[in-house]
Amino acid sequence: MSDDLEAPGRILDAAEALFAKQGFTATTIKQIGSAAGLNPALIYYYFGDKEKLYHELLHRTFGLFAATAAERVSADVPPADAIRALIAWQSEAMLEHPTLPKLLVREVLDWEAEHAREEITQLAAGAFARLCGLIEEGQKAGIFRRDLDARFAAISSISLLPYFHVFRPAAGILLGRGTEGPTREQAEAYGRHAAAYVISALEAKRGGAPPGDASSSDRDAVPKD
Amino acid sequence: MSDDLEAPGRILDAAEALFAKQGFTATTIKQIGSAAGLNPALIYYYFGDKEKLYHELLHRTFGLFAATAAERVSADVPPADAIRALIAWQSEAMLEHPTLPKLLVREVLDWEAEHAREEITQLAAGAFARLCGLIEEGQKAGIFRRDLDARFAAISSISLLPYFHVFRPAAGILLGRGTEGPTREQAEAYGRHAAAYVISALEAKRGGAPPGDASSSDRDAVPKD
DNA sequence: GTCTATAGGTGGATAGAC
DNA sequence: GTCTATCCACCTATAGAC
Repeated sequence: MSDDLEAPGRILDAAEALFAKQGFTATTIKQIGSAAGLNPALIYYYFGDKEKLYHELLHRTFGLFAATAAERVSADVPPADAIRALIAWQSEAMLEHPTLPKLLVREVLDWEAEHAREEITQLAAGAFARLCGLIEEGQKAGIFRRDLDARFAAISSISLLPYFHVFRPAAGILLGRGTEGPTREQAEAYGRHAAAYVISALEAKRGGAPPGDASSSDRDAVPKD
Repeated sequence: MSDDLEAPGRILDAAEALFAKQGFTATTIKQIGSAAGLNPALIYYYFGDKEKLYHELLHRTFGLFAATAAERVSADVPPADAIRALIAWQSEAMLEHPTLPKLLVREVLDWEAEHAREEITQLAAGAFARLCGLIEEGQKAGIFRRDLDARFAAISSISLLPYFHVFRPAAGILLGRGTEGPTREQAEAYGRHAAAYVISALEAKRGGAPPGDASSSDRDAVPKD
């Protein structure tokens, strides 16, 4: 990351890399200071304490992500194209910014998303709501199958890439490489695959499914609260 | 978990809950001893040190999981039914055993799957290989679309449930509940949804896709090493 | 096998000089 | 704003009594 920055920015950059790699508890203030090339005491001067630093980091990272995601879900193109573009963007974003999925998963595991509540709510109201809208639009137009709950389908569709990027070491083993994980080429290919997979899941089968075929399409819905 | 067990079993049970909830570093030997109702020093007596305890825990948990998974991918039924059953089993397993996806994700993030290498390799050779075989079988039979890479499709198909269960707090926000996450009913409904979603993704569109329609089906493949 | 006591080390955080 | 010194709490691990 950028080296010629003011202290707070350098601290945030160093913290981002370390928190993503090691997690909150395993990362020490001294490590962050050393990675930032700064005296660890400065962290207290600028951020108060370790948890406030962590919180501000998430605010910066996820806030930017939620905003960009919302912009990226365009409503001016057919639903299938918009969704394909969204997945492609996810793939790019995670290749360029590998700490993002890791920070997100760690935050959810360690704090039940408490520090990211605001940004996830923002995401829910923005990009996620629009994605649900796109799916419903496609369902009404008859190009998407109607037996999938739109919100569940939206969750499934945005799951694939974060999971793959978090699981890279395990995916590496499954794909017959070491724990090094898939190559960058494989990760890019997976991004293209995911877009095709998601669209295939959503698309209505041409000719339509036989009405009473309960075995091949489980009707599901989000139970009301 | 069971209370009338010998010391090592009780320690493993307590460690499983705590490592899943808090992670390796944030969990202390004293917490484990206290949760097990035993003197913390016994952990050293039975397991040597904290990391060995952790390693043995993963060995127990993932070993059992990999073995059961392999059994569960039956080859005697049509591919679509076998895959539906696999997803349904994943859903059940994670509802009954919520620590499993958390331990897996934490292990991958914290140690790059180092402590679970053996079991993941076992999974790759067993359940995962069979799942790939099922997908290829369906592709040859013409019921699954051929433009998806079988290994990528297998990864995508088994991704949905672990992701959902790890992300429960965030999914709760997206589904309009608090950080408490989805209800059990919603989680069960998601399991049914995931099976339908996966089958829909894999199934060939009736009537077949137009040959030159590159926009709607990105041809993808795992690049060779 | 189980428990107490404690050594040895490290981490978060602050006081205060410059 | 930056750095040094340091306090205190707590954690892993062991020694050794019972």
